[in-house]
Amino acid sequence: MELQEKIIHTLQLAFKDLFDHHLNIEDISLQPTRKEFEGTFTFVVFSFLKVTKLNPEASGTKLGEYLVENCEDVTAFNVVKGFLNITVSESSWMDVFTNIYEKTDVAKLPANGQKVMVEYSSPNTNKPLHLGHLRNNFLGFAVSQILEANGYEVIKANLVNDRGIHICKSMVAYKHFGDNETPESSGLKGDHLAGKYYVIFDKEYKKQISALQEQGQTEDEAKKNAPLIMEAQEMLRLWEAGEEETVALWNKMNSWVYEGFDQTYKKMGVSFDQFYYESNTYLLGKDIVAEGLEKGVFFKKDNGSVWVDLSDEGLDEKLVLRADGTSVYITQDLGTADLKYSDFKIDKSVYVVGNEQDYHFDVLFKIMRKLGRPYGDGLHHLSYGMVDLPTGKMKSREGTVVDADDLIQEMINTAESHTKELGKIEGFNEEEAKSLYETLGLGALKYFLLKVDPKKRMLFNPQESIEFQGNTGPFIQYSHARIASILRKAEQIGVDYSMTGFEGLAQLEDAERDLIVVLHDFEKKLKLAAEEYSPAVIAQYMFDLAKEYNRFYAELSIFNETNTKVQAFRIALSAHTAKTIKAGMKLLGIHVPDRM
RNA sequence: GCACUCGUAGUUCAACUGGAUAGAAUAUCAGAUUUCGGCUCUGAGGGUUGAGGGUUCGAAUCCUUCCGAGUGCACCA
Repeated sequence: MELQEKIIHTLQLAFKDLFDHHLNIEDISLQPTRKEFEGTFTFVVFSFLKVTKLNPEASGTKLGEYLVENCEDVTAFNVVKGFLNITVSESSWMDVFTNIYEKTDVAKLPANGQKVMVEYSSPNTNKPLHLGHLRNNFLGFAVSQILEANGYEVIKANLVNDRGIHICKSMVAYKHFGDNETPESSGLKGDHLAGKYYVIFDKEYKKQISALQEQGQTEDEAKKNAPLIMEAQEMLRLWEAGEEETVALWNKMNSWVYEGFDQTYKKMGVSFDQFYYESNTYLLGKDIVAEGLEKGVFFKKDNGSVWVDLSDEGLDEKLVLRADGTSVYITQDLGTADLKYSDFKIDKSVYVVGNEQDYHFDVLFKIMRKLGRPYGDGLHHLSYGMVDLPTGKMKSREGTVVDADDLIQEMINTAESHTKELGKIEGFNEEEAKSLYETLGLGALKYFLLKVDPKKRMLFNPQESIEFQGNTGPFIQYSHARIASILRKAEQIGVDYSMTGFEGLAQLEDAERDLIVVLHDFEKKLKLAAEEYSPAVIAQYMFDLAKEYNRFYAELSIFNETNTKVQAFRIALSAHTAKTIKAGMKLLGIHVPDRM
C-alpha cells in the first residue's frame, strides 16, 4: 500500500510542478496494468486533459518523465493512448516484500475504536436449517471475521424467532400426534423432530381444508375454520397469557430445537456472542412509537392506527402500530434496534437477512434516521440473494429443500471418498483422517457459497460444489498443504529463510515479482471486503493467490536452486503465501490443513 | 398495477466502481513433468455483455424504451 501511496503522492506533485494545478489525493487512483502491457500500475490521464491542456500521449509522457525523475521506485514508463503504464524497480518490490514479510499477523489492521454488531442466522424454531440458512450463516460469520480484521470490535448476534403462530403449529401437531416422542426415543435430532411435526401439521391441516370444502365451504372459509388452525391460534393466545401447560410444551420443544441447532452451528463452525429471543423482544418498540408521535415522525389515523409517511424519501406510508394498539413486525424491530444499542453502544449494526426483506429494512433504517438515532447512519442490511437448485426453487412444503445437516454430511462423505481414492494420507490416525474430511468437505461447501457476490442470486449445483479442482476451496487448501510440505523439508535440511537469509538479493524472476504483487494486494482486498461487506472479495483473491503460487511453483525450482540466498528467498515467499492463505481462509471460516 | 433487484462464453462466476483487445473456472481439444506433492502447470477454440436508442475521448457499468427472470407491495412474521 505504501508503494502506491508514494507514486500517487509524486503524481500530485507532478500536477503542481508541471501544470500548476492542485489535485486531491483521493482523485488520483492507480489501477493494475493489464497483462499484455509493460508495467505494474497504470494511471489513466484522460480525465485530466483539461488540466494538462495537452493531448493524452504528451500528458502521459510528461507525467511519466516526472515520475522517473522524482520517484525512486519508478524506473520506467510507457504511454499507450491515454494510459500511463508505470514500471516499479526490483529493489522496491524487494522492499515491499520484506515489509509484509515482517508482519506477524497479516490479516489484522489496527483497531479503529468502532463497535459493530452483526446479526445473522436468526432461525425459526419450528424447523431445521436448510441450504439458504447455510449461506446466511457462512456470510454472517465471514463478514464478522472480516470486520474484526479491519479493526472493529465485533459482536455476533443471533435473534431467534422462537414465538408466533408457526411455532404453535408444531406444538399443536405434537400434542395430537406426538405420542410423547422425544429426540432420545425417536433417534431424531431435536430440530428435525420439531420440523417433523411442522410438516405433519401442514398435512393434516390440508386434509381438514379439503374436508370442509367438500361440505360446501369456500377455500378461504375452510382455511379459517379448520379446527387445527383455530387450535393453533388459541394456543398462541394461551402462550401470550402465560398459560402453564402451553409454556411448558413450548419450552420443551424449543430446548430440543436448540440442542439440534447447537450441533449444527458447531459443525458449521459459526458462533455467537449474544442471543436475542423474540419471545423477549416482541413487545418492544411501543415506546418508540410514542416517541415518534411526539417528535412528529409518525402520525395517527382516525381509527387510531399509527403510521409513518416516507413519501418524501421515495417510499410509501407504512403502518407501525395497529388500531388496537398491538405491534406489527416492524414495531419490534424498532425496539430491538434500540435494545442492541443500549446493550452495547454500537456504532454500526449489520443485518444479514435475505433480499426479500429489502423494503422492510429500507423502511426501518429510514425511520431510525428520522428519529435521530446515533447509530442511524451505521445501519446496514447485508442483503443476499436466494440459493437456487438446478431443479428450481426450494419450497419447504413441496419437500424440495436441501437440509443443512444432510448436505454437510454429504460433503464430508465425498471428501472422504475423494481423499481415499488418492491415497495420500498414510500416517493419519482415524481421528486425524476424520477431521481432515470435515475440513475438506466444509471447506468446499463454504467456499462455494461465499465466492459469489452476496447480493447476487446464485445457483447451487451439488455436483460442482464437491469438485476439488478449479475455483474451489479444496484447490486452495491443497496449495497450502503443498507449501507446508515444502516448509517441512526446508526445516529438515536447515534452510534459514528468515529475513537475514536473503538480504541483499537484487534480481527477481518474473514469477517471483508477480507473486509479490499479488501478496501485496491482500491488504487492499481486506479493506475492500469490509467496505462492501463481501467475503467474495477475499474468496476471489484467495483463488488468484493460489493460482499465482502454483505458477511460481511450476516455473521455478526451490531445492534444486544452488544460490542459497535465492533458495531462502523462494522459501520465504512460499512461507508468506501460506501465511496469507491461512489468514485469508480463516476470515472465511475455512481451515487449511498442513497435509491432505 | 406500482416499486426494487437481476440478465455477461455451453455452464458457474469475475471485471478494482466509467478505462485499453470483457477475464477466470468448468467442459472440449492439444501439450508439459525421470518433481520441492499430478487435487499441478502451459496453450487453443468458445462473446453483438438480453435488444434498441442516448450521454462521452471511452459504456457490461450511467440515462431511456422494450423483452425476459425474480422479489416485495397485509392492521402476517
